[in-house]
Amino acid sequence: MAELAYHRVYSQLTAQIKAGQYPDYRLPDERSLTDQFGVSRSTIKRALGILVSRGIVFQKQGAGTFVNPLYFKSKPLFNYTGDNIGITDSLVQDGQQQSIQVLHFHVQKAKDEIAQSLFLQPNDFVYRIERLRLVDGQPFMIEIGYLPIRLVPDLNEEVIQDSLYTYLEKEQHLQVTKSFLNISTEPSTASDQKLLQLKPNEPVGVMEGIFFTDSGTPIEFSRMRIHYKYMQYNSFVSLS
Amino acid sequence: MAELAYHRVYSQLTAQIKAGQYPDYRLPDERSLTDQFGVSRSTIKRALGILVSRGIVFQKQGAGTFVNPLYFKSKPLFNYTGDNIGITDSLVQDGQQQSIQVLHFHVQKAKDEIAQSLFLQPNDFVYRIERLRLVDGQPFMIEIGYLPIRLVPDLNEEVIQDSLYTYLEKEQHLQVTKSFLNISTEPSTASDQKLLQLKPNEPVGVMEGIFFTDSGTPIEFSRMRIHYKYMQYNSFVSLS
DNA sequence: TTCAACAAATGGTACGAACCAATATGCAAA
DNA sequence: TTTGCATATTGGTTCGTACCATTTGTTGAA
Repeated sequence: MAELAYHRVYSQLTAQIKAGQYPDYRLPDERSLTDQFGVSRSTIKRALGILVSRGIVFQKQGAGTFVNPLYFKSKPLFNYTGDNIGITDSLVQDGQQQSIQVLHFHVQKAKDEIAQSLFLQPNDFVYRIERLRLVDGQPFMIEIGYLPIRLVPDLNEEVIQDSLYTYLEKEQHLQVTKSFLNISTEPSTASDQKLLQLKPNEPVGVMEGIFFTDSGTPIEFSRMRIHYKYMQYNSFVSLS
Repeated sequence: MAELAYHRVYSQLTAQIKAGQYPDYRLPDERSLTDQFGVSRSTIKRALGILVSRGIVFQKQGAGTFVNPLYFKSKPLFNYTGDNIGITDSLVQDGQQQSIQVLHFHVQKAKDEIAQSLFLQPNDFVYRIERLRLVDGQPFMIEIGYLPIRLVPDLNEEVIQDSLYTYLEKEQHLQVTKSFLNISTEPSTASDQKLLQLKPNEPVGVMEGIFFTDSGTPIEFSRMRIHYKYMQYNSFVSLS
């Protein structure tokens, strides 16, 4: 499958920027890029639009297109370069050893909030998966996930020892590419303190998320309680 | 100034969706919308692209364009509908009474992290503004902001009693439309507990942000400590 | 009745043209 | 030297065309 034109331009520009090809933080104008890449200006605009939306560059009418110098200085916690959107990828640094302890695993009827979030009928069944996640042997997150049994009929205790999304992608050919997240914080409960090795005054970060496949089907509702030292979320917001 | 075509389409579609005009969660196909709105398909695609990027609808090749039913159910804490990006706008609900107490206000040399974040030379001066923000009389956030003195030469104690960004927009014609945010959580300090009326085991949410004007100039570095009950952040993430 | 092949519907990609709007530049006048 | 204006530069908007890719519906043969 030939790579799409706008994606090729986007990739190459990103690579050029990372390689420091624009030390003056200024990109060539769009019409020159049209010549350089041999595509239309519309395609250039599309590629630049992605760079803008990710906060890598910004544009100013009449002036030009400029690299956001902070982007590559800040830690790349929010660099979604992979295919999937698993939370751990953004919380955990490269090279650290992740592991998973399954705390509970069973099937139940979806209760109200879960059913609503996952678009289920009141009597549909879901897996309830409670796991403790560790990095380099240190527990950092309690994760309770709910998945419709209909969408993933053959889950078992062995599968959920590893990354769920890797399994979904590899075995079920489901790509998880969208999510709603709600982030908040709470004092830790006794159970949190025990599992995450927290002192009584130390809090947890709480993330609730609904995750969707490519096609817009909600596939997981997840509630995560995160050791506060590991709770980090970066985001770039741009209006207009 | 006449409204732009793609924006008109976006607004009207959003309004229609909110009004429940598509009970089957399905929008007309793009070519029909072209006729309905009297604009080209490119313009329709642009408007729909915004709806997609905000998670309001999703599209599927060969099938159609569908409303995301979860979008309007979730609490709109983070719905940037105004011109500016001030934090209070997104944390505080409509109709609640906001007020501000100025705790400290002075000018100092920018220290390392601040200087780097705001793109300053080591000897440049910044305002340091420490404020306590309340909603309906209840303190909910301690905010320490740093602004380059060069960009806003005439700040004074009176101005910072009110919203800084409103002032910047009205008086300085600076629009703040972009930000990098980093969100985390910590146990509350003694000072937090006193100012925010927290119990010792209750935590604070921590938001650090760099805010940019339209033109990409960093204008504020802000460190916010938020009462945990007010700490709520919603986000929609979509890959690809 | 079932299923496979075909057709229609629908979003995706790409091109190119024309013109507008904001900013930067250079030159001439003060 | 400084200021102000004309011009060039550069991104923004909109239109329209052509064709591709995926999904869904239809139809006819087995």
